Amino acid sequence: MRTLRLHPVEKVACLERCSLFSGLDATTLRELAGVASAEEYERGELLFTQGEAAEGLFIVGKGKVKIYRLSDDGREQVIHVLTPGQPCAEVPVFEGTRYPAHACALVKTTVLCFTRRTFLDEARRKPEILLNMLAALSRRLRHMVKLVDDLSLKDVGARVAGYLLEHASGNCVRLEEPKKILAGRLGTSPETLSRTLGQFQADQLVTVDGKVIHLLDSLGLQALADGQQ
Amino acid sequence: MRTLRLHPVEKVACLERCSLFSGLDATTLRELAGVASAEEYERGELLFTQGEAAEGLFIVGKGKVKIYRLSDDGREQVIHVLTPGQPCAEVPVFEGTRYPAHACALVKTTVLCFTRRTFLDEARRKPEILLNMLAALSRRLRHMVKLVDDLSLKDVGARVAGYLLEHASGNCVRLEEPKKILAGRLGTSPETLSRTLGQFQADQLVTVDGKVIHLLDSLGLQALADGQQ
DNA sequence: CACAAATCTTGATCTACGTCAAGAAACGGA
DNA sequence: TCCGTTTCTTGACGTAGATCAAGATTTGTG
Repeated sequence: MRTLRLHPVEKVACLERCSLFSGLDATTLRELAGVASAEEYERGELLFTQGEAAEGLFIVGKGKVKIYRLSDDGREQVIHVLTPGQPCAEVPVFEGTRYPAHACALVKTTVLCFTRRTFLDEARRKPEILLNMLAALSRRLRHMVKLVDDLSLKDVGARVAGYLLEHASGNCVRLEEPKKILAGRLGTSPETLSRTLGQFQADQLVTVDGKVIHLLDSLGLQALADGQQ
Repeated sequence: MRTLRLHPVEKVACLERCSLFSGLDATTLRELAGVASAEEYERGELLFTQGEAAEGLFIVGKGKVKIYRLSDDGREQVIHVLTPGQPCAEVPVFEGTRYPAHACALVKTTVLCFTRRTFLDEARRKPEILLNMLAALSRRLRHMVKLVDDLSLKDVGARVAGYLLEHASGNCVRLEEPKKILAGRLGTSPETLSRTLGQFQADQLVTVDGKVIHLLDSLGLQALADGQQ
């Protein structure tokens, strides 16, 4: 591991990608960036090991980090592979407990690192920061809770309609990501997404023109999104 | 609305049911209960209205609260119905913004109420409390993220196997909730859950005896949970 | 203990949607 | 402009699992 001298702007950019900090204003992000240290790990290098006291919370900036446990029989069980923007070890660091697993860089990786101490100090100095973090997490949790019950109770049509309404500006949506990715986000396949949009068009609910979708009948879409087929 | 004199133990019991505070130790819960005020609302009474500065964060103790918005054309859109244990308005309170919707008691309801001020004070006085709340939320968020991709990528068998492994003590699971509820939690129907357990039994993976399930082949279950049918 | 109510199991049916495969469009570089 | 690559659409097909319905089993109650 070596410590990097990273430009504050780069650090802020890294923080912004992480849901823990989403919604914080620019000033606050700069302050947080100021107290984070940037570190670089070589491929195969360990960030921390299971059982060690959890001192550092990491945000992946570039590269990939594998989180894994070693079972009694020596088999390695991969729990997660972290990509840029994802935080790592928040729970044990916030709790002040030990790391529950090992973390290892899969490729050359840069991360930002905060200590528990840092957050305790920030909380005393400027409590709004932690409240904002709580707000960000609560917001995201809400989102996920909604997504979970959408996935189990609603059909693809309802989810697509919901997505369109949620992302409409005026009555027009620009898809920034390829449909393959969008399909994944909605918990379906590209083919089904394509068919669903085709159906919407046939039903005069929208017009589709490449990546631009115009909403013709928002009320109809809303009815679909709410579940009355 | 009237303020209640509630026994601390009752307040603590109410906090414990809320995911925001899950994982906090008894002492901390008692401290938080100490700074929360208990309030009772009559059926139809408003807890807060859209646009009002968000002063209070509420935890539903008994009853039901409807969260809704009034659209321009006067139609009322229900966003959510809160039941005991659920928090309400965390995001705007933590952010220090305004309530984004109305909240109205559907029946006679008791709630615990915290102010933004309370949390700011706690943060200065004992920053660990907010860190623990952050940990609780992070933990729950992890859970939901996992659930979301389980729901879209894994079949019911894998989810049931995962659930059993996760809740096993020794190699035995006691189901505390009726299967109907459990099925919902796993994103499936009671019938399918029943059939799945039946299949597991036929495959010598478990034995089912009423609410008690014994795991015979944890490795087999693990393989299923990991997705290799 | 009997009777009602709820919960659980099992079978039969139906459908939404994932998957495979093959064209059609759009994109991007030389 | 042409050609390779990726993205998108459309069709045909199979299947996991929801739903409906009818017993079986457990649970609670007077």
